[in-house]
Amino acid sequence: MCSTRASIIHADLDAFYASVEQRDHPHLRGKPMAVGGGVILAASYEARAFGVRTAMNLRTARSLCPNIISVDPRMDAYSRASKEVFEIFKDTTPLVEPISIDEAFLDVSGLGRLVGSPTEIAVNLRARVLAEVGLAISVGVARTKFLAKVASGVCKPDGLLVVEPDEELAFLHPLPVQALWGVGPKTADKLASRGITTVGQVAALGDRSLVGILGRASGNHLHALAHNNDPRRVVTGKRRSSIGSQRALGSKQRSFAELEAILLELVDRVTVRLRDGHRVGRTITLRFRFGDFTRDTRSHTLSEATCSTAEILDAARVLLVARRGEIAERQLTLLGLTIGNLASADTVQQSLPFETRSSPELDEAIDRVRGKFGGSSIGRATLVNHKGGLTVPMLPDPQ
DNA sequence: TCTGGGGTCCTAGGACCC
DNA sequence: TCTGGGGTCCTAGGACCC
Repeated sequence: MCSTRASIIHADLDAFYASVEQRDHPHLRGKPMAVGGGVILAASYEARAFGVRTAMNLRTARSLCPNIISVDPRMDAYSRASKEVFEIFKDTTPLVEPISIDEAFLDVSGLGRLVGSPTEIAVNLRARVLAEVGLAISVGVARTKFLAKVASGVCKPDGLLVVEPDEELAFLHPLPVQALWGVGPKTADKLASRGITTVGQVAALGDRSLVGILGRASGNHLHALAHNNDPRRVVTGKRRSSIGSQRALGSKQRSFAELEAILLELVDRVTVRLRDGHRVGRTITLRFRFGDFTRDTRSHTLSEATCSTAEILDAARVLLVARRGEIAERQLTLLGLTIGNLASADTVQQSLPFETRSSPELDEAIDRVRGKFGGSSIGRATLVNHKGGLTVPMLPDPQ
């Protein structure tokens, strides 16, 4: 199932936003600097040396590093740089799995000898990104995705690390538990309270005790990773399963009318992105954060997927109004909106009650969908029997 | 470390169905 | 009529990642 040699590459741009700024503005090079206004989105390595970190607010950063220079983010520049780097990835191998704006897995196992060994490919990749885009990129090469990612993290910044199959556990086991994908502060604490601080100790622990400590999914997952057991392949063509937007409100008291206006902005931002991506969604989730930093969510699932601003706004407003009193009492500091349960708008799923098997009602339902999604592009409906109802995928006309 | 904005996956209980 | 087993969907919340 898995390749027997190290042929999965994890490529990760170093301090991405900050590096783009240093590339474009020579006076920032070699200096401690950060991207972000109130809160830091990315810090240069020079700033990190002072302890400055992502998500830290600027005031704290200044107390650690008085000379830090902050610049406003330029998202357009970052997505342009990202596109250029991903072009080089795709030129290297068709098997590219994006993880975020600055990170991807590449499977180079199928490339012939003419192109070179995985190590040679990785060396070449780093050289091209630097020469053509002007950015440093760290690359890990290993037999599994997990280990390739660990390797790129270990060799950062501007590094290359190949972990050969016979060195895997010797490399992995001395690392701290946080090196395991899925171990954050909470899980690390749970393990530390039992004296477990290294990957090797996790590996020695055994499946059952780990499941006992962390639950089934987490326990099995970490047990597998600690033995470098990671069968996941590099997958291309993945699509997002939710789209969201949020707004920090600061400490200002907002009227309910103001909140409704902010909600409309969020709905508008999200539905534009849905329509641009030809996606529709069914589950609307509102996210709240309060003055005491507690947070929670309220969600509602519609019977039909939609990308309509009006429909999503209606549903979201119901969720907001339901908490009106509470919001007034407790200081609301963040409002977020996420649309989940996404489907492609090109194959619209319309759920119908059981009684509508008869064709007039079905035709009517199809007309409704047709009207909602711009009609003429939808040509064909197929019935699928479904528990509790019928699902009608609407397929676009072949031509 | 007193907190941005964008995501993913998992769990658990309740409703409902067969 | 009662009870058990098995499954899916929805909702809310937790943890984690970049």
